[in-house]
This record gives sequence, C-alpha cells and structure tokens, in this order.
Amino acid sequence: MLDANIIRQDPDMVRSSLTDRLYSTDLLDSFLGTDLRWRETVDKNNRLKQVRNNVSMEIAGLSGEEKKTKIAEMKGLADQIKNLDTEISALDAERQEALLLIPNLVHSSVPVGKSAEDNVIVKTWMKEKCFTFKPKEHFEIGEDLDIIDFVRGAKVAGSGFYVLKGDGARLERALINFMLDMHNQQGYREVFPPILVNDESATGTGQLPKMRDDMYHLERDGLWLNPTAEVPVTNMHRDEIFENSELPIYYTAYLPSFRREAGRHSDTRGIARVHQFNKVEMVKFVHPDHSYEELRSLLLDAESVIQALELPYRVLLLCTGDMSFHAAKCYDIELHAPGGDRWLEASSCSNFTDFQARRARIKYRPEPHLKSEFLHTINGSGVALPRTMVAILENFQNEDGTVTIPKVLRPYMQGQETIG
RNA sequence: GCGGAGAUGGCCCAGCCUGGUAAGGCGAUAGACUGCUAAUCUAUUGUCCGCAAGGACUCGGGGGUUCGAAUCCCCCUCUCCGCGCCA
Repeated sequence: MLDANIIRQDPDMVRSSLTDRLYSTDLLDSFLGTDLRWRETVDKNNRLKQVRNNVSMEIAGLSGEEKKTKIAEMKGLADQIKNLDTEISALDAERQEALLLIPNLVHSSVPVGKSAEDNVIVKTWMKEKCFTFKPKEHFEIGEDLDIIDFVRGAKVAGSGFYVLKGDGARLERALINFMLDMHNQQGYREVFPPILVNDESATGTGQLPKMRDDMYHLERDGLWLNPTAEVPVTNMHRDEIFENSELPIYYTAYLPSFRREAGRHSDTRGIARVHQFNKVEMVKFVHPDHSYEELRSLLLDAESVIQALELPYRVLLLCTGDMSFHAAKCYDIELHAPGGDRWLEASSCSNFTDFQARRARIKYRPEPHLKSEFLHTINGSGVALPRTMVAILENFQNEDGTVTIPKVLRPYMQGQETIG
C-alpha cells in the first residue's frame, strides 16, 4: 500500500509508475477523487463533533429546564453526525479499496519493459550442461526410477498433485534440511509458522484483494492456504513496533505452499508447476536506509544454495511490466533444466520497501523518543523445492538412467551417492 | 464444544457496579538543578484531518442505546483457568 500523502503530493509520479507497470491509471484517479471527498466530509463532521463535545460539557453543568432545552437542541445534531459517519465510512472503504489495488512504486534502477522478454540477465553461473546422450525430462526420470508418482497424486488430490516416493521423498527432505541449515548459518532464524492464514494476514502482505482467485480458501473457517511462507512469516509481526537496535531481523522458514494456478493451461506436465509445493523462504525486516543492500545480500544467500548444489543458473533483474505488484525491485533466479532445455524460476527475491509494512502496520522507532516509522520488508525463496528437484534430476542424470546425488546433499542421505 | 475470568496508551495498572469525556506508575527522550553518575523537578512520549492555528478519533473488534459510552445492551476475536473431546 502506498502512502496516501505521497499520492496526494505527487500524483504524476504515481501515474508514471502505474504506466510503467502496465496498470491502468483509473485506480489512481478513483482514489484521488474519493480521498478528496473523504477529507472534506471528515472535516465537516469534525466541526459538528466539536460543537457536540462542547455542548455536552455544558449540559453536564446544567439542570432543570435549561438542561432539557439544550438536550432537545442536540438531538438534530446527533442525527447529522450519524449520517455523516455513515457517509465517511462508505467513502473510506472506497478509497481503501483503491489504495489496496495500487501497486508499489518501482525503484529507479528497474528497467522499463513490457514482458519477460525485457528482463535483464545480470549474472550467469556455470555453463549449461552438455550431455553425450539425449537427456531425459525430469518426469521421465522420476517415473523410470519410481520416485515421482503422478497417477497416485492425481488419485489422492487431483491433477497438479504428485507423490514423491522412496529416494525422491528422501531427496526432498534432504534438500529442506540442507537449505535450512545453510540459511541458519547465514544468520537467519528458523521459524515454522501456521500454514493457514486469515484475511488480515493475506491482506497484510498484499495477496488480498488482488490474488483472491489464486489462493485456496477454507470457507467454513475463513482461512486461506498460504501461497508462500512470506505471508505467515511477515505477518508474525503485524501491528508491532521494533526498536531500531532490534533491526535487521532475518527469518528462514520451510513451509508447504499452495496455489490454485487458476486459468493456467500450459506447463501442466511434471512438477514445475503444481498446486502444492515445498519452499524454504527467507524474510527480512530492515531499516529503510539499508533495504537495497539487504536485498543484494539476500539474493547472494539464495544463490549460494544453488551454487552449493552445483546447478547452472542465471539471475534476472525483472522489468517494470513483469514484477509482481507488491515489489519495488525484484530479481529472479532461474535454474537450467537440460531435459527440456528450459530456464525455471526457482527463486524470486524482492524488496517490498514499505508497501507490506504499511499494510501490516510493521514499524520501527528510529530513536526511543521519536515517532515510529514503517520499516522495509524483503524476501526471497531459498529456494523452491520442485524446480530444484527438476534441475537436480535433469542435470545429474547419467546415461544408465541413474541420478547422481549432489555432494552437499549426501550427508543428509546417509552418504548415498546415486539414485536408481 | 461447555462454564468462569480477562483484554485500557511503548510497558504496568486504576476507572466499569452508580454514563459526564482516560488517573497513577514504569521506561525512554529533552530541559532545569547538581563536581560526574544517581536523585529530584518540568515537558514530551497513540492515530487521523489541517500549511498552520486548531480539531477529531482512540480503552481487543464491530453494531446499538444516549445530548454524551472505557462505563449500559447485542454480536465477534483473542488470552488465562476448569471441564469435555482428541493426534
């Protein structure tokens, strides 16, 4: 959520940010109009309330006929105030609605562009792997080795779900432990939050109202299955104020995540795009002055996981048109999957600046006596499991159909060196 | 799920029965005073509107009654205690 004051002061800046992100500027105009009417009405009502407060004080000191007369006079005023209150809450709801749908302002270093094609490759690590045989795609490998079972997944929950079996399940568990251990060493505190989140949490990080259709909803209890650990982890501190000395705060969390992937029709084969997936996430709460440095270091922390796994990857700086609406700046890490010669997004590292903090009211106090201000939140996957699994299976496959286990994972698999 | 007790400013806590517009304390910061620290005194220490003067709002959340609600009524959330159920 943007600061209403900034929108009022510099609407043209907001307008150009919206345009760069390929958003309509209708929301901005609708906000400005409603906001003005809201402020006028609040002001008008405050004047009436001032009269009411003053007269009520007088009444307390009166008695008899005089008191009765005053009270009679006030009845009409009470009705007027009540009507204005109703009007104000309707206007406020309207302006909040617009405010919640306006995307974050883009950082000046973000390239302007329309689609994924305009993203900028800022780093490439390791050469794409060359094979002396034709590499298989991960779903073939998974089924040949009987470590991924799509049929059983579909039977249990439906299309878009799968079962990991035997060494597949163990590899998943090894990856989770390896990643958590690594992030622990990098200074992130491990947490295991609720998987279900309420409306306030989903609004706090920006999933609601815009992404409503992409989340699973439990109607009866009013809860959502988290689409990313970013939601519960960030919302742990909703409505909290930190002392400056407590920042920065780093968390890491392993959590299953759920996405309905409504309206998606391509990429249905395999485990690269599924409804339920594991992810190890990093979340930072930082001082606004340091958020871009913190983003860079978080990106490096995510990269180091992939480097340790010896997987070829590249880092993209997303353009304005391809960024999610709550990010001010975002890097994607893509893994190379040689089976289908594809690049798979395994991590998205974003600086949300004060966008989420304002929605979720997460503040810090610059100095003990000073007014609290919104801090900045940053997060990134470190990293998404299924796509890492795809990259491992496809990059480490051998001609005989077996898969070599990356060295760093072997301690997590009782020293086992291959699957199959 | 049932019964009981609670939720008050950054923190603690009074006020609620009997409606009159949030007392007091702690911590923090600034100033005063004092060889220094401490103590003491004074001020500041929630949100919104407003350039400002100023005003409005705020007692877990939402409704209602009233000229006026922390206080009375209704609904909801969370916490604690007991009971029930349960991996």
